[in-house]
Amino acid sequence: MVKRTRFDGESCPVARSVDVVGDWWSLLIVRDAFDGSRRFGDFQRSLGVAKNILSARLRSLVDNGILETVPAGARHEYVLTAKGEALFPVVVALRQWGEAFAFDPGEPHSQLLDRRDQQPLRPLEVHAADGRMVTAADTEVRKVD
Amino acid sequence: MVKRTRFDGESCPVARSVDVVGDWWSLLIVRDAFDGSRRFGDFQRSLGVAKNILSARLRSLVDNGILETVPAGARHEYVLTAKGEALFPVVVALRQWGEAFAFDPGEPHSQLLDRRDQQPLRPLEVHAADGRMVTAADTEVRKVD
DNA sequence: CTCTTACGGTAGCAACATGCAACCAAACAG
DNA sequence: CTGTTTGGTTGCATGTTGCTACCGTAAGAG
Repeated sequence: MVKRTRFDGESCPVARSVDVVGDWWSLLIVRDAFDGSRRFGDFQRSLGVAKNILSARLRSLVDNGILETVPAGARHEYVLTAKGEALFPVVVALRQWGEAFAFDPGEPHSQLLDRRDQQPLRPLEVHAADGRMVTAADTEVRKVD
Repeated sequence: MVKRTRFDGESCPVARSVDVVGDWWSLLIVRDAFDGSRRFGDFQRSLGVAKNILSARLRSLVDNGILETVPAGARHEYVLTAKGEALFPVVVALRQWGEAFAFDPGEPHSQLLDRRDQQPLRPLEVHAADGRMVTAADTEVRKVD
């Protein structure tokens, strides 16, 4: 048996998160959900993903409590749970990193705007408990036994 | 030809980011790099990943400018570039989400601490350009043609 | 100088995951 | 009743992952 390595027993929260949303499609599905997609067809058109893959990913996201199905007329829709909504900073972080490093200068890309003033968001900052801004070098991991 | 779908031509920065670091191992390698791993063996012991996989992932991260190899004695080491360091908010976001949603209450997990006061970091917040805190519902994506 | 060990990989499979296309049932549309 | 859209499932070919074995180099042990 050579199944994909799972990280759901790891003590590192990053590993557990990656275990759930670390595949190619899940975070893009969540992104589309933030952007208003609710129906199977919405996701499929937006992503261009094969239907069996989408089906499996939606099921996995529902199983993991990130999406839930709600009845909508005769069909049902997929909507973010609180757990799914909480992925917003993850998606924003990926978006801002992509904007900064994955496009050539001047290359057009979609933007995430504040509805109120139609301006891009402020870049994410990591702060210590006392409010100081910190970089990776200012932090350390305390491992747990 | 049924290769893995690539997102490197997408106009969405999230998709481009996922294209680079959206597999199971890459972000964990980056996490370990933040945590001080530099040698092939460091990563291998920490992750328990097969050597061929690690080799391929390190090569991919180097190709994508996230890690670079620097000579160190007879061998070389892998260190984060500026582009790699910029993934810090992504890793922090995943970590905080994992802490909040991927552990049972009371279940122990590793923690990321500020070196200065040994306290956990403040949860990430998404802010608009004017400093207002925003949620997903306060934002919208402007697509580009 | 020779033997052993650790390091940093590569090579060869077997099993699993992905992607395409075909198919199918339930709702609508007419 | 018939055609079309929606929301999937199933089969199959290929790609990717993971395990294990192997290999070349360098550093110590004797």
